[in-house]
Amino acid sequence: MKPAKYDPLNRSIGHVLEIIGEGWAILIIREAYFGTRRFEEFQRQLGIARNILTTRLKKLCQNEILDRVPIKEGAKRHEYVLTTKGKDLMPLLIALTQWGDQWIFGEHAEPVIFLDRENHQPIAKINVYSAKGIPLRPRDIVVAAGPGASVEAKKRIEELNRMIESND
Amino acid sequence: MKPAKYDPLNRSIGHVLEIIGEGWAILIIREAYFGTRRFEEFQRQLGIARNILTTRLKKLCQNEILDRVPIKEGAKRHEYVLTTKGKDLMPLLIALTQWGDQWIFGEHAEPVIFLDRENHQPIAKINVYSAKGIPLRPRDIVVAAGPGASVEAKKRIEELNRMIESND
DNA sequence: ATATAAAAGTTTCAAATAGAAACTATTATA
DNA sequence: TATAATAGTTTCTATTTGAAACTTTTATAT
Repeated sequence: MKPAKYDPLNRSIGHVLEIIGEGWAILIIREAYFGTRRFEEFQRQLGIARNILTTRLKKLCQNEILDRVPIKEGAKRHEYVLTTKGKDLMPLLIALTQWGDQWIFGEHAEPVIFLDRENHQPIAKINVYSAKGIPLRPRDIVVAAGPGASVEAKKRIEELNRMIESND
Repeated sequence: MKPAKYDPLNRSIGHVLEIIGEGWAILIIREAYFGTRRFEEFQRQLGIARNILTTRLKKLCQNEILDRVPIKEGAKRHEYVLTTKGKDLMPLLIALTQWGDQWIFGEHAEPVIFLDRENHQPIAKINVYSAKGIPLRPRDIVVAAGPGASVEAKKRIEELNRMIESND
Protein backbone atom coordinates (compact mmCIF):
# COMPACT_ATOMS: atom_id res chain seq x y z
CA MET A 1 0.00 0.00 0.00
CA LYS A 2 1.26 3.32 -1.14
CA PRO A 3 0.35 6.75 0.17
CA ALA A 4 -2.71 8.17 -1.52
CA LYS A 5 -1.15 10.98 -3.47
CA TYR A 6 -4.40 12.19 -4.97
CA ASP A 7 -6.17 12.57 -1.70
CA PRO A 8 -5.54 15.86 0.01
CA LEU A 9 -7.01 14.46 3.21
CA ASN A 10 -5.00 11.30 3.37
CA ARG A 11 -2.38 12.90 5.54
CA SER A 12 -4.39 12.34 8.70
CA ILE A 13 -5.33 8.68 8.75
CA GLY A 14 -3.16 7.79 5.78
CA HIS A 15 0.07 8.66 7.49
CA VAL A 16 -0.90 6.86 10.67
CA LEU A 17 -1.65 3.73 8.71
CA GLU A 18 1.79 3.84 7.17
CA ILE A 19 3.11 3.43 10.69
CA ILE A 20 0.69 1.04 12.36
CA GLY A 21 -1.43 -0.21 9.48
CA GLU A 22 1.01 -2.74 8.15
CA GLY A 23 0.21 -6.39 8.76
CA TRP A 24 1.02 -7.53 12.32
CA ALA A 25 1.92 -4.08 13.64
CA ILE A 26 -1.23 -3.69 15.71
CA LEU A 27 -1.04 -7.26 16.96
CA ILE A 28 2.52 -6.62 18.07
CA ILE A 29 1.44 -3.46 19.85
CA ARG A 30 -1.36 -5.35 21.58
CA GLU A 31 1.09 -8.03 22.68
CA ALA A 32 3.37 -5.34 24.01
CA TYR A 33 0.47 -3.83 25.91
CA PHE A 34 -0.26 -7.27 27.32
CA GLY A 35 3.24 -7.40 28.72
CA THR A 36 5.21 -9.26 26.07
CA ARG A 37 8.69 -7.85 25.76
CA ARG A 38 10.99 -10.34 24.12
CA PHE A 39 11.53 -11.32 20.50
CA GLU A 40 10.93 -15.01 21.12
CA GLU A 41 7.74 -14.39 23.01
CA PHE A 42 6.27 -12.12 20.34
CA GLN A 43 7.13 -14.81 17.85
CA ARG A 44 5.55 -17.63 19.85
CA GLN A 45 2.41 -15.76 20.80
CA LEU A 46 1.69 -14.43 17.34
CA GLY A 47 3.08 -17.17 15.13
CA ILE A 48 4.61 -14.47 12.96
CA ALA A 49 7.56 -15.26 10.67
CA ARG A 50 10.82 -14.27 12.35
CA ASN A 51 12.09 -12.09 9.52
CA ILE A 52 8.84 -10.18 9.42
CA LEU A 53 8.90 -9.75 13.18
CA THR A 54 12.39 -8.32 12.87
CA THR A 55 11.36 -5.69 10.35
CA ARG A 56 8.18 -4.78 12.22
CA LEU A 57 9.94 -4.34 15.55
CA LYS A 58 12.55 -2.21 13.84
CA LYS A 59 9.92 0.01 12.26
CA LEU A 60 7.91 0.35 15.46
CA CYS A 61 11.10 1.40 17.23
CA GLN A 62 11.96 3.92 14.52
CA ASN A 63 8.52 5.41 14.94
CA GLU A 64 8.94 5.49 18.70
CA ILE A 65 6.03 3.25 19.47
CA LEU A 66 8.35 0.71 21.02
CA ASP A 67 11.57 1.36 22.84
CA ARG A 68 14.43 -1.14 22.50
CA VAL A 69 16.18 -1.34 25.82
CA PRO A 70 19.01 -3.60 27.01
CA ILE A 71 17.83 -6.25 29.44
CA LYS A 72 20.43 -4.99 31.87
CA GLU A 73 23.20 -2.39 31.81
CA GLY A 74 25.45 -3.03 28.85
CA ALA A 75 23.76 -6.27 27.77
CA LYS A 76 23.60 -6.96 24.05
CA ARG A 77 20.17 -8.57 24.37
CA HIS A 78 17.18 -6.26 24.32
CA GLU A 79 13.52 -6.07 25.11
CA TYR A 80 10.79 -4.05 23.52
CA VAL A 81 8.56 -1.88 25.66
CA LEU A 82 5.81 0.54 24.76
CA THR A 83 6.61 4.22 24.83
CA THR A 84 4.05 6.80 25.96
CA LYS A 85 3.23 7.32 22.30
CA GLY A 86 2.63 3.59 22.01
CA LYS A 87 0.52 3.39 25.15
CA ASP A 88 -1.58 6.19 23.79
CA LEU A 89 -2.86 3.73 21.20
CA MET A 90 -4.81 1.90 23.90
CA PRO A 91 -8.16 3.54 23.15
CA LEU A 92 -7.68 2.44 19.57
CA LEU A 93 -6.94 -1.15 20.54
CA ILE A 94 -9.98 -1.22 22.78
CA ALA A 95 -12.18 0.31 20.09
CA LEU A 96 -11.03 -2.42 17.70
CA THR A 97 -11.75 -5.12 20.26
CA GLN A 98 -15.16 -3.76 21.17
CA TRP A 99 -16.20 -3.44 17.57
CA GLY A 100 -15.25 -7.07 17.03
CA ASP A 101 -17.08 -8.10 20.18
CA GLN A 102 -20.24 -6.38 19.04
CA TRP A 103 -20.25 -7.20 15.35
CA ILE A 104 -18.33 -10.44 15.05
CA PHE A 105 -18.50 -12.39 18.29
CA GLY A 106 -21.87 -11.12 19.36
CA GLU A 107 -23.25 -10.21 22.75
CA HIS A 108 -22.05 -12.80 25.22
CA ALA A 109 -19.18 -14.35 23.34
CA GLU A 110 -16.31 -11.92 23.90
CA PRO A 111 -13.04 -13.76 24.40
CA VAL A 112 -11.57 -10.86 26.37
CA ILE A 113 -13.06 -8.08 28.43
CA PHE A 114 -11.48 -4.96 29.86
CA LEU A 115 -12.13 -4.00 33.45
CA ASP A 116 -11.60 -0.90 35.48
CA ARG A 117 -8.83 -1.92 37.89
CA GLU A 118 -10.39 -0.15 40.87
CA ASN A 119 -13.74 -1.87 41.09
CA HIS A 120 -13.47 -4.61 38.49
CA GLN A 121 -16.42 -3.31 36.48
CA PRO A 122 -16.32 -3.57 32.67
CA ILE A 123 -15.25 -0.30 31.11
CA ALA A 124 -17.69 1.81 29.08
CA LYS A 125 -17.95 1.39 25.36
CA ILE A 126 -15.57 3.67 23.49
CA ASN A 127 -17.50 6.49 21.88
CA VAL A 128 -17.28 9.99 20.52
CA TYR A 129 -18.28 12.78 22.90
CA SER A 130 -18.82 16.48 22.48
CA ALA A 131 -16.57 18.90 24.34
CA LYS A 132 -19.24 18.93 27.06
CA GLY A 133 -19.36 15.16 27.34
CA ILE A 134 -22.52 14.43 25.40
CA PRO A 135 -22.30 11.23 23.33
CA LEU A 136 -22.36 11.88 19.59
CA ARG A 137 -23.53 9.63 16.78
CA PRO A 138 -21.89 9.71 13.34
CA ARG A 139 -24.54 12.09 12.01
CA ASP A 140 -23.83 14.55 14.83
CA ILE A 141 -20.29 15.10 13.65
CA VAL A 142 -19.05 17.40 10.91
CA VAL A 143 -15.60 17.67 9.44
CA ALA A 144 -13.72 20.94 9.13
CA ALA A 145 -10.37 22.01 7.77
CA GLY A 146 -7.76 22.19 10.51
CA PRO A 147 -4.81 24.58 10.69
CA GLY A 148 -2.68 22.11 8.73
CA ALA A 149 -5.09 21.74 5.83
CA SER A 150 -3.86 22.49 2.32
CA VAL A 151 -5.88 24.69 -0.02
CA GLU A 152 -7.00 21.59 -1.87
CA ALA A 153 -8.08 19.98 1.36
CA LYS A 154 -10.15 23.00 2.35
CA LYS A 155 -11.99 22.85 -0.94
CA ARG A 156 -12.75 19.20 -0.60
CA ILE A 157 -13.87 19.46 3.00
CA GLU A 158 -16.45 22.09 2.11
CA GLU A 159 -17.72 19.88 -0.66
CA LEU A 160 -17.83 16.93 1.71
CA ASN A 161 -19.90 18.64 4.33
CA ARG A 162 -22.52 19.49 1.76
CA MET A 163 -22.71 15.81 0.87
CA ILE A 164 -22.74 14.57 4.45
CA GLU A 165 -25.81 16.74 5.14
CA SER A 166 -27.77 14.39 2.93
CA ASN A 167 -26.51 11.30 4.77
CA ASP A 168 -28.12 9.24 7.48
CA MET B 1 -0.76 -11.68 6.92
CA LYS B 2 -2.15 -14.86 8.29
CA PRO B 3 -4.19 -15.37 11.48
CA ALA B 4 -2.08 -15.92 14.52
CA LYS B 5 -2.87 -19.51 15.24
CA TYR B 6 -0.68 -19.78 18.29
CA ASP B 7 -2.27 -16.91 20.11
CA PRO B 8 -5.37 -17.82 22.03
CA LEU B 9 -6.29 -14.16 22.35
CA ASN B 10 -5.97 -13.25 18.72
CA ARG B 11 -9.61 -13.89 18.06
CA SER B 12 -10.63 -10.46 19.28
CA ILE B 13 -8.42 -7.98 17.48
CA GLY B 14 -6.98 -10.57 15.12
CA HIS B 15 -10.26 -11.37 13.49
CA VAL B 16 -11.21 -7.71 13.17
CA LEU B 17 -7.94 -7.00 11.43
CA GLU B 18 -8.64 -9.71 8.93
CA ILE B 19 -11.66 -7.68 7.91
CA ILE B 20 -10.54 -4.09 8.11
CA GLY B 21 -6.78 -4.39 8.63
CA GLU B 22 -5.87 -5.02 5.03
CA GLY B 23 -4.21 -2.19 3.15
CA TRP B 24 -6.65 0.48 1.96
CA ALA B 25 -9.69 -0.94 3.77
CA ILE B 26 -9.74 1.75 6.44
CA LEU B 27 -9.08 4.48 3.92
CA ILE B 28 -12.00 3.24 1.87
CA ILE B 29 -14.21 3.24 4.95
CA ARG B 30 -13.14 6.78 5.76
CA GLU B 31 -13.93 7.89 2.22
CA ALA B 32 -17.32 6.23 2.52
CA TYR B 33 -17.92 8.07 5.77
CA PHE B 34 -16.94 11.29 4.02
CA GLY B 35 -19.69 10.69 1.50
CA THR B 36 -17.90 8.96 -1.38
CA ARG B 37 -20.13 6.33 -2.95
CA ARG B 38 -18.97 5.52 -6.43
CA PHE B 39 -16.16 3.33 -7.71
CA GLU B 40 -14.55 6.06 -9.79
CA GLU B 41 -14.58 8.52 -6.94
CA PHE B 42 -12.99 6.11 -4.48
CA GLN B 43 -10.37 5.47 -7.11
CA ARG B 44 -9.67 9.14 -7.79
CA GLN B 45 -9.66 10.24 -4.17
CA LEU B 46 -7.40 7.46 -2.95
CA GLY B 47 -5.23 6.81 -5.98
CA ILE B 48 -5.73 3.10 -5.35
CA ALA B 49 -5.21 0.58 -8.17
CA ARG B 50 -8.54 -0.33 -9.74
CA ASN B 51 -8.15 -4.07 -9.34
CA ILE B 52 -7.32 -3.69 -5.66
CA LEU B 53 -10.26 -1.37 -5.19
CA THR B 54 -12.48 -4.01 -6.73
CA THR B 55 -11.36 -6.72 -4.35
CA ARG B 56 -11.53 -4.45 -1.30
CA LEU B 57 -15.02 -3.23 -2.06
CA LYS B 58 -16.11 -6.81 -2.58
CA LYS B 59 -14.68 -7.89 0.74
CA LEU B 60 -16.13 -4.94 2.63
CA CYS B 61 -19.52 -5.80 1.17
CA GLN B 62 -19.17 -9.45 2.09
CA ASN B 63 -18.42 -8.39 5.64
CA GLU B 64 -21.39 -6.04 5.64
CA ILE B 65 -19.42 -2.90 6.24
CA LEU B 66 -20.52 -1.51 2.91
CA ASP B 67 -23.77 -2.12 1.15
CA ARG B 68 -23.83 -2.31 -2.65
CA VAL B 69 -27.04 -0.74 -3.84
CA PRO B 70 -28.27 -0.01 -7.37
CA ILE B 71 -28.21 3.69 -8.19
CA LYS B 72 -31.87 3.43 -9.06
CA GLU B 73 -34.44 0.67 -9.30
CA GLY B 74 -33.10 -2.07 -11.54
CA ALA B 75 -29.94 -0.22 -12.60
CA LYS B 76 -26.85 -2.32 -13.17
CA ARG B 77 -24.60 0.39 -11.80
CA HIS B 78 -24.14 0.49 -8.04
CA GLU B 79 -22.93 2.64 -5.24
CA TYR B 80 -21.35 1.70 -1.97
CA VAL B 81 -22.77 3.02 1.26
CA LEU B 82 -21.83 2.35 4.86
CA THR B 83 -24.03 -0.02 6.83
CA THR B 84 -24.73 0.54 10.51
CA LYS B 85 -21.93 -1.90 11.24
CA GLY B 86 -19.68 0.26 9.08
CA LYS B 87 -20.76 3.51 10.65
CA ASP B 88 -20.01 2.01 14.02
CA LEU B 89 -16.33 2.16 13.07
CA MET B 90 -16.43 5.95 13.40
CA PRO B 91 -14.93 6.10 16.91
CA LEU B 92 -12.09 4.01 15.57
CA LEU B 93 -11.49 6.32 12.60
CA ILE B 94 -11.52 9.32 14.88
CA ALA B 95 -9.19 7.66 17.36
CA LEU B 96 -6.75 6.98 14.51
CA THR B 97 -6.96 10.56 13.32
CA GLN B 98 -6.53 12.05 16.77
CA TRP B 99 -3.54 9.88 17.52
CA GLY B 100 -1.94 11.06 14.29
CA ASP B 101 -2.78 14.65 15.10
CA GLN B 102 -1.17 14.39 18.49
CA TRP B 103 1.89 12.31 17.70
CA ILE B 104 2.65 13.00 14.06
CA PHE B 105 1.31 16.38 13.02
CA GLY B 106 1.67 18.01 16.40
CA GLU B 107 -0.51 20.51 18.23
CA HIS B 108 -1.69 23.07 15.73
CA ALA B 109 -1.05 21.26 12.48
CA GLU B 110 -4.07 18.98 12.12
CA PRO B 111 -5.23 18.77 8.52
CA VAL B 112 -8.77 17.85 9.59
CA ILE B 113 -10.80 18.46 12.72
CA PHE B 114 -14.09 16.98 13.82
CA LEU B 115 -16.80 19.25 15.16
CA ASP B 116 -20.00 18.71 17.07
CA ARG B 117 -22.66 19.63 14.50
CA GLU B 118 -24.84 21.45 17.03
CA ASN B 119 -22.48 24.10 18.26
CA HIS B 120 -19.45 23.69 16.01
CA GLN B 121 -17.10 22.98 18.89
CA PRO B 122 -14.29 20.43 18.44
CA ILE B 123 -15.25 17.04 19.83
CA ALA B 124 -13.54 15.63 22.91
CA LYS B 125 -10.52 13.41 22.58
CA ILE B 126 -11.47 9.74 22.34
CA ASN B 127 -10.63 7.98 25.56
CA VAL B 128 -11.40 5.00 27.73
CA TYR B 129 -13.92 5.60 30.52
CA SER B 130 -15.06 3.51 33.46
CA ALA B 131 -18.70 2.41 33.61
CA LYS B 132 -19.30 5.52 35.71
CA GLY B 133 -17.68 7.86 33.22
CA ILE B 134 -14.33 8.39 34.87
CA PRO B 135 -11.44 8.63 32.38
CA LEU B 136 -9.02 5.71 32.63
CA ARG B 137 -5.35 5.54 31.75
CA PRO B 138 -3.73 2.36 30.41
CA ARG B 139 -2.56 1.40 33.87
CA ASP B 140 -6.09 1.64 35.25
CA ILE B 141 -7.31 -1.14 33.00
CA VAL B 142 -7.05 -4.89 33.54
CA VAL B 143 -7.88 -7.67 31.16
CA ALA B 144 -10.14 -10.58 32.04
CA ALA B 145 -11.38 -13.68 30.29
CA GLY B 146 -14.77 -13.11 28.70
CA PRO B 147 -17.53 -15.68 28.22
CA GLY B 148 -16.04 -16.66 24.85
CA ALA B 149 -12.53 -17.32 26.15
CA SER B 150 -10.99 -20.73 25.55
CA VAL B 151 -9.30 -22.64 28.36
CA GLU B 152 -5.94 -21.67 26.91
CA ALA B 153 -6.98 -18.04 26.79
CA LYS B 154 -8.02 -18.07 30.44
CA LYS B 155 -4.64 -19.40 31.43
CA ARG B 156 -2.81 -16.79 29.48
CA ILE B 157 -4.94 -13.93 30.73
CA GLU B 158 -4.20 -14.79 34.33
CA GLU B 159 -0.53 -14.89 33.53
CA LEU B 160 -0.80 -11.55 31.74
CA ASN B 161 -2.44 -9.74 34.59
CA ARG B 162 0.34 -10.79 36.88
CA MET B 163 2.81 -9.24 34.42
CA ILE B 164 0.80 -6.07 33.83
CA GLU B 165 0.88 -5.36 37.58
CA SER B 166 4.57 -4.69 37.22
CA ASN B 167 4.04 -2.30 34.29
CA ASP B 168 3.87 1.48 34.16
C1' DA C 1 -30.72 8.41 -33.22
C1' DT C 2 -25.93 8.42 -33.08
C1' DA C 3 -21.40 9.62 -31.49
C1' DT C 4 -18.61 10.44 -27.70
C1' DA C 5 -17.34 10.26 -23.25
C1' DA C 6 -17.64 8.55 -18.55
C1' DA C 7 -18.31 4.75 -15.25
C1' DA C 8 -17.32 0.32 -13.43
C1' DG C 9 -14.98 -3.04 -13.66
C1' DT C 10 -11.49 -7.16 -15.68
C1' DT C 11 -7.21 -8.87 -17.47
C1' DT C 12 -2.39 -9.22 -17.81
C1' DC C 13 2.04 -8.88 -16.28
C1' DA C 14 5.95 -6.92 -13.48
C1' DA C 15 7.51 -5.59 -8.83
C1' DA C 16 7.24 -5.71 -3.96
C1' DT C 17 6.11 -8.12 0.24
C1' DA C 18 5.25 -12.08 3.21
C1' DG C 19 6.24 -16.74 4.88
C1' DA C 20 8.94 -21.13 5.85
C1' DA C 21 12.90 -23.08 7.06
C1' DA C 22 17.58 -23.41 7.79
C1' DC C 23 21.59 -21.01 9.55
C1' DT C 24 24.56 -18.02 12.82
C1' DA C 25 26.09 -15.80 16.80
C1' DT C 26 25.58 -14.61 21.24
C1' DT C 27 24.00 -15.52 26.22
C1' DA C 28 22.26 -18.47 29.91
C1' DT C 29 21.91 -22.94 32.38
C1' DA C 30 23.29 -27.63 33.88
C1' DT D 1 32.55 -26.95 29.51
C1' DA D 2 28.64 -28.69 27.02
C1' DT D 3 23.99 -27.85 25.84
C1' DA D 4 20.18 -25.30 25.15
C1' DA D 5 17.79 -20.98 24.53
C1' DT D 6 17.65 -16.29 22.56
C1' DA D 7 17.74 -13.06 18.91
C1' DG D 8 18.17 -12.51 15.00
C1' DT D 9 19.84 -13.17 9.45
C1' DT D 10 19.76 -15.47 5.02
C1' DT D 11 17.78 -17.75 1.27
C1' DC D 12 14.27 -19.10 -1.42
C1' DT D 13 9.34 -19.55 -2.71
C1' DA D 14 4.61 -18.04 -2.77
C1' DT D 15 1.36 -14.43 -2.46
C1' DT D 16 -0.11 -9.77 -2.89
C1' DT D 17 0.12 -5.31 -4.93
C1' DG D 18 0.33 -1.91 -8.59
C1' DA D 19 0.24 -0.02 -13.43
C1' DA D 20 -1.71 0.04 -17.59
C1' DA D 21 -4.47 -1.45 -21.18
C1' DC D 22 -8.87 -3.50 -22.33
C1' DT D 23 -14.12 -4.36 -22.13
C1' DT D 24 -18.75 -3.34 -21.41
C1' DT D 25 -22.47 -0.72 -19.95
C1' DT D 26 -24.58 3.85 -19.10
C1' DA D 27 -25.01 8.91 -19.67
C1' DT D 28 -24.62 13.25 -22.32
C1' DA D 29 -24.43 16.15 -26.34
C1' DT D 30 -25.59 16.87 -31.21
